[in-house]
Amino acid sequence: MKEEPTYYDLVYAVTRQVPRGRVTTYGAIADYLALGSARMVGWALHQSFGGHDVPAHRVVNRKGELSGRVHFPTPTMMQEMLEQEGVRIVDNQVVAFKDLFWHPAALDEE
DNA sequence: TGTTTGACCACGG
DNA sequence: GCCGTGGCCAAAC
Repeated sequence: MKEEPTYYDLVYAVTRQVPRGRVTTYGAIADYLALGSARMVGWALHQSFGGHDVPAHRVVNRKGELSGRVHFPTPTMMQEMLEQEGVRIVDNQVVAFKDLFWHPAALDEE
């Protein structure tokens, strides 16, 4: 088995670095990794369920909406997990998303 | 092997 | 501020 390091791994790594109670967007990851397309991030997270311990529930679209909730084992699991971390979800959207928004580049800042 | 879709985003009107 | 279109790369059909 030879799994070549692709942007997938990068997305997984960044997603794992997302602080608890904080959320990020596909575009932020894509921009930080310079993938060229935020779509790849979505695909990567979709594949992330292949045995990767990646908190994909912390990744939302730029609207702060839980767009990928339907891809979870249960459509409510994503919201439950976020609320479990202290993130309030209203109408499938992250409350104070702008305030809870975390950028991968913040790692360099810290 | 070519076409279509996909957990999206940025830009223009 | 909302709607339509383009772009991006990869996987599914």
